[in-house]
Amino acid sequence: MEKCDKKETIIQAALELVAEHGFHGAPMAMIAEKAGVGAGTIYRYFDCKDTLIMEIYGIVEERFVTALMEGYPEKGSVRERFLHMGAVLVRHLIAAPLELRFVEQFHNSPYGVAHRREKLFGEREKDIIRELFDEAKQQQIFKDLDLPILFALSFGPLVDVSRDHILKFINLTDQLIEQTVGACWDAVRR
Amino acid sequence: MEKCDKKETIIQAALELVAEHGFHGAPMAMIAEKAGVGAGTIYRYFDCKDTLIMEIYGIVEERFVTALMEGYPEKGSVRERFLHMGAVLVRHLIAAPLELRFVEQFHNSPYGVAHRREKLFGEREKDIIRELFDEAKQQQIFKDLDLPILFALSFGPLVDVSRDHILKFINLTDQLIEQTVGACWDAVRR
Amino acid sequence: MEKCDKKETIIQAALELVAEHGFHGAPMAMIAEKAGVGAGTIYRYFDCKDTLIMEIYGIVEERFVTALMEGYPEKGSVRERFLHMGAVLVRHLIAAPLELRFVEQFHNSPYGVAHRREKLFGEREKDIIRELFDEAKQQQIFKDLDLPILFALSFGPLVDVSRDHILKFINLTDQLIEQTVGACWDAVRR
Amino acid sequence: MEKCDKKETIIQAALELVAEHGFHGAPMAMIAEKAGVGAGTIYRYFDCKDTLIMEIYGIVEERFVTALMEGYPEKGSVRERFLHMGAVLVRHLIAAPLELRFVEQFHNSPYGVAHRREKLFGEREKDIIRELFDEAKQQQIFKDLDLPILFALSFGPLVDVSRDHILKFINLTDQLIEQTVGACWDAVRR
DNA sequence: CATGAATGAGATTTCATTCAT
DNA sequence: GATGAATGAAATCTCATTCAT
Repeated sequence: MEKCDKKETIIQAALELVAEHGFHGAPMAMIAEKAGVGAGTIYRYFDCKDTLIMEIYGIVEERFVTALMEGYPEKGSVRERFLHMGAVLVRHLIAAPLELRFVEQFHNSPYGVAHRREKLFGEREKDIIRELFDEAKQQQIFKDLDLPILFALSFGPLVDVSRDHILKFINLTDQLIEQTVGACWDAVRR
Repeated sequence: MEKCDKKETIIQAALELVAEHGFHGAPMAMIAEKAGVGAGTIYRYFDCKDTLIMEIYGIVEERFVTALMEGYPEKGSVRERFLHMGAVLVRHLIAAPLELRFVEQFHNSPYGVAHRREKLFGEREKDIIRELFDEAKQQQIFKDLDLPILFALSFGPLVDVSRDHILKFINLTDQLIEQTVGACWDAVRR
Repeated sequence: MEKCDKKETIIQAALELVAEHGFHGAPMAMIAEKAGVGAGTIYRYFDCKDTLIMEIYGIVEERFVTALMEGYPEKGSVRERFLHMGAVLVRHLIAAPLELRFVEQFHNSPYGVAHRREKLFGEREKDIIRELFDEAKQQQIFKDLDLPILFALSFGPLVDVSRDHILKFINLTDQLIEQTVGACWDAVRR
Repeated sequence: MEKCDKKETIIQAALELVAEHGFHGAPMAMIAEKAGVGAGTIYRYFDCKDTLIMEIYGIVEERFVTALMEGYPEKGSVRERFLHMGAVLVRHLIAAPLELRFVEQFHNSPYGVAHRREKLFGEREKDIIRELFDEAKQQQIFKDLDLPILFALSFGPLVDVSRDHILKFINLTDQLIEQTVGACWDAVRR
């Protein structure tokens, strides 16, 4: 097993355990066992548990962005791009229930807040979502609301319905997904 | 200090600590210290930590329902009632930031999910929100979507923006609140 | 309820709880509840838990001696008195299973040993059992063994079989009791 | 120090503390300190305190059986074997005072009773003692009494005198031991 | 590099005892 | 006298982290 593989294994084990049992239910020893490595080995790859969690979050987020980019209609209208992004988001969350659960755990931890703050106001390179929203505001397609509010209107419901689907409270079909994303569009569009 | 006061004090201390530092950051000893009581005293009022958390959730939920009812225009149109409820919700969440943070912690715990499941499908007396939504669906004012999806479109964003306000990512004025709730209305209405 | 009654009630409650659940399973609060008194009340009658236990032991022992004296054939032969005493002992232990269990708990506690030491060598007035055994040794009816050994041969088995009866490992009939006591007589007699 | 040594050390420390101060007087922290290990280390070897106690009991019992077998005259008469077994029993108990005290503590705990029940009625392979007693009953050498009663007559006194010796109430010489075991023989033989 | 036994601080919970009412 | 709420020391057990092998 190569070095990279070992790190991957640890991350996957931690992701699953945190998603399934929460932070409480994912002690380092259990992560190590599930990953099939020694407990001390984890510390060769991560400074401490917090670092491990943070890094997993980063990876999950990246996979997430990658997913969003697949088939992204860069030349399409704002509406086309919005609908595409929303549908892809829901499909990704549903396809990766562990990652959704993990992200929710993460957001309610102290560093979750810090991370969100940095994301909203930090000096990060503009990502594709920001670009779309900025453009939509500039062209007065979107309502004149702060970015966080527009984000909330767009993605808040999508995350919620994805979780409800995973928990089997509802059953999201493709049609239902489109209708829901359409409703979000109604919320933000002028 | 009276008996009732002491229980209240404990609840308040736990609420604050959980809201601020998460479940991890609220050990019983710290709750006791913050409440100014002995560690064992908590166990006169609550069987165990879980019970304490659950009871606090119940109280917070109740306060919440009470707040929603204040000035509720029972005779108003569906739209009027929806807008009122949304605005009141946001104002309440903003006015009780600790409770919002607490509820978010709670929802991502094992009993949080169980609680949500019971609420959606359980035989609880129909609450006022369900009534409003059922009526709106029946009259074909709302889109023809499952109840959980309509809930998500209505309240998901409101909770999100409230949190962003508390974290000072945005500053919600009365006007902004109304605009945001209006956007949610756009999302659910046919 | 009179003062004396209250003390009695406490003692009975403690006796039952200790017998049934051991010292571990008999906290003061539980004793108080079972006795129907306040937790603090116990301390009006007993200095501390140890004192309570000791006093109960004294009472049980006394009841026990009283039982031994019932129908005691003072004028009978050593053998007659021995057999009577043994049979009465077993019947008493069987009739008062709580007391037997209590005594066994007691004997394995630190003060149990101290108590036994004092009993064997202390300056206590000679009790009826000592008298019988001393007489039997003097008349060379018993084997020439130390008193503790003769005690062990006489009563050790009787306590054991009584416990086995209580635990339903065996079923002691009158005949069986007599046979067993007879066997103990065979052990000690010359 | 090797792995095996560490477990041994913990067992020895627990054995001594329980024997000396009872279950009450042997908290895990004290056991750890006496064993010279960290408090958490104990839990690498034993699931919980109960497991630790049970395992110690098993070890003590095994040593005990081993001791009984030393020099056992398999070809001897029932009487020879009985006398040998009794004497060896007493010598072993005296030589291992901690183990005797421990066993007595154990027997008066909830699992102690369960263990005894299983031993008397369970489907365990017949041990050497059962064999001897069954043979003696079949050949009508022993009185016609239930097995538990014969056990009580045989071993009850021996355990008692051993404890008295350890507590220095008496001083058991070889001759005294033989006489006492002889008295037990008188009790059970027809 | 990898391991996993060892650690000990810290978490939850219990309970003998006190003391204001 | 009687009460029982309050206490806090102490018990059991967990787990992030280290370090000798």
